Amino acid sequence: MKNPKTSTPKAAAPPAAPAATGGKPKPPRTPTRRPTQRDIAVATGMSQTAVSLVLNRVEPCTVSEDARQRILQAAQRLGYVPNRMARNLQSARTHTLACIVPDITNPTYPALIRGFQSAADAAGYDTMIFDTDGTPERERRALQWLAQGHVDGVLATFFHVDEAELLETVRGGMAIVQVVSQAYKPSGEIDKVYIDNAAAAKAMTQVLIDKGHERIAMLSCPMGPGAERQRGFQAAMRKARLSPCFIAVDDFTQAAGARAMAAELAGDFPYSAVFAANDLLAIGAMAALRTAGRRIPEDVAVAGFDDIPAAQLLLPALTTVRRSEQAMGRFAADLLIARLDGPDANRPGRGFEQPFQLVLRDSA
Amino acid sequence: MKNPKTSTPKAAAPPAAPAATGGKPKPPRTPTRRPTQRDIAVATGMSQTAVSLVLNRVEPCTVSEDARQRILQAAQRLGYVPNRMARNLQSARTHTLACIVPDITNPTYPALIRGFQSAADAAGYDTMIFDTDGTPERERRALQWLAQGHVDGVLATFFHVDEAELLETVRGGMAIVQVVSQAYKPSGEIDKVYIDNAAAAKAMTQVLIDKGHERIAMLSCPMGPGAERQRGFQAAMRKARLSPCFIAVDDFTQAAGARAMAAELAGDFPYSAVFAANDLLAIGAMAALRTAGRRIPEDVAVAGFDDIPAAQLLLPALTTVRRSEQAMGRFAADLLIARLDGPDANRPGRGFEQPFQLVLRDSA
DNA sequence: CTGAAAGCGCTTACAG
DNA sequence: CTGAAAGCGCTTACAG
Repeated sequence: MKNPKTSTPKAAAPPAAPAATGGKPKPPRTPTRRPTQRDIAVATGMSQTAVSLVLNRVEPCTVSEDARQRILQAAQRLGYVPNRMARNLQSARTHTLACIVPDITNPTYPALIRGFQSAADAAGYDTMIFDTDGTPERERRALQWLAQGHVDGVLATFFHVDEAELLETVRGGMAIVQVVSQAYKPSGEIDKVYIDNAAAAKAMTQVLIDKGHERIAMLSCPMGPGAERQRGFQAAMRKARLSPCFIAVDDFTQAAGARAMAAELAGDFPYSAVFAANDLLAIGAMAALRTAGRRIPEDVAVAGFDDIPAAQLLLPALTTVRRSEQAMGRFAADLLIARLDGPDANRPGRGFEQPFQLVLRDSA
Repeated sequence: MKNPKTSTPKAAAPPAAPAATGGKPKPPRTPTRRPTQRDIAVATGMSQTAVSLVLNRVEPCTVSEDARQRILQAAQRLGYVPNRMARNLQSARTHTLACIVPDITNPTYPALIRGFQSAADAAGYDTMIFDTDGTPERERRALQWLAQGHVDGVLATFFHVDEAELLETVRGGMAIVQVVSQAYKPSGEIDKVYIDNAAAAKAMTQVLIDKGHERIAMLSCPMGPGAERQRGFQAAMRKARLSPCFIAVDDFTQAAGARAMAAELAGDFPYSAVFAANDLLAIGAMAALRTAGRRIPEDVAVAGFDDIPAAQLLLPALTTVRRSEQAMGRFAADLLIARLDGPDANRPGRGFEQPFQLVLRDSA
């Protein structure tokens, strides 16, 4: 929270700075080398090959039952855990998927990640989460990171990196699904999941127009899905012969929304409705409106986009666009897994449109 | 959101089920083998050793300037990116840290992760995030995962796994920092970061008592930090000669809070104040109270714990306990990095207490 | 049924 | 200044 004005914090703070307590210099943790297959081989008198075969349950099992048991017991006794780095190097597979998102503190992404991770888990894949901050620099770091071979597949939501750059950097057999903002033409290279952001924004704008609003401003940023949402807004406004206005923000956060709205409210503010490009912006806008003494929705109606959990908790509850991020995450993970584990049945380059719904509450 | 009662969703859903568009069967993506150091060696006529030396900028550089340039150019031209798996295997270092949390959709954890990741990034470490769901099964999966050597260090928030089990599973040189709920006695093995949950809960309870409340219920679950918070609540109540009552929940989510409160409200509900063990529970409780027609705070006061972003957006805004999760994440990451990169100057087993503050708003 | 051997791509002594 | 060699821990043909 960067908006202390609306809160009434009262410090009752105990120990201020973190201070160490205790810490008698014990001997360092047993630097016991992790047992390897070789250790098990030595312990059982079998070859390391046999150990590998048994531990990986290679079918048909060509190792005698007696030997199998001895090996399994030794593995148990020594606390053997396979070294994934070695396995990864050898097999050129990491059994790990990545989920690249712009901002983990925007509640819409944890939902996506949850869905992704649950499907990945079920298929035996670990999940790595990479937060790009929505900046070009960090998106390119994510790209570099992908190129290093940490994962077998990735679900990526980029604001700045495009398909060409993605393909150029991540050569080789990585499975990719991209979250995009509109129905791209099939590229033959990368699977896409998306909702029709322009259509959703257009529909929401139409709702505002139908309620009689004529001076509507969109609070937005042309990054990421913002561009398409602006397009939809413009289309609806033009169709109704109204002039679309924009209040620019530099980020999709609550703070950015509050800042931009406060600046706008300081001047002449002719709008009867504000359509924010996402819920965090809408929440920031609502805070600024309230600070400026405007009633919602009587003086100014507000609509958002995403339906994050907080949207329905606000007073007035926020009118917004819902999509099922969790389902989308699960869907994308399943797509990746099918490509990696499947009989290569599916070819990339497809587009998968996901549904959205308008959620009409009290703020508009 | 699992609480459709308070919302007014209205479907305007376009294409229902995800349907594939396009996808002409192009030739599969160039399965170009990623170039290796060996490829660069062959291309330049140098040895693979020399390539490794140059690319890793080993000081002092024992390779002639001319050779260096040729190697660097070839690397550039071929698009060489080091294979991290190979490097990891060889060096037994992954340059990756893990952040294990119970629930990424609880906004308090993304804040922790953000702080952690920013510090890790700055030091050149990647971050893996593991969501345990707060269940014993998935916490043990996290443990297994740690044992496989994916990371050099970890910040772990466990509800069920204790220090002994952690140490037993994760042998060898992994750096560990645990988020715990109270000042453990220094163990000589694992660094701990914590706030004094009991003191915080006691202070918040005292605030409620000072406001004249006598029948106060704590909405809680004895898992994780819940136990300590209950302890603090009990201490304050006992000290005031009031009897502490509990409303049990099975999870730290909004849905669980709403469910438990609704059940309680269906019967005789003698409480004038509810202290929820975290903000999500408090938000759920507020929804249930509102549904039951109780005014907040006039009929029932509500207090929470965490100060998640939504807390100050509610009406009435939520009285709660704030801690700086972001600072804590950053602090923990720095601790790990110091242990991994540092001159081994610090010994584990220390405890680092973090501050908290009471944030008094309108809900109590 | 079993083991010796090659190799995944890299780092790091070590010998010229 | 440079390269041959060993080895990280594993998987997987291949030969007995």
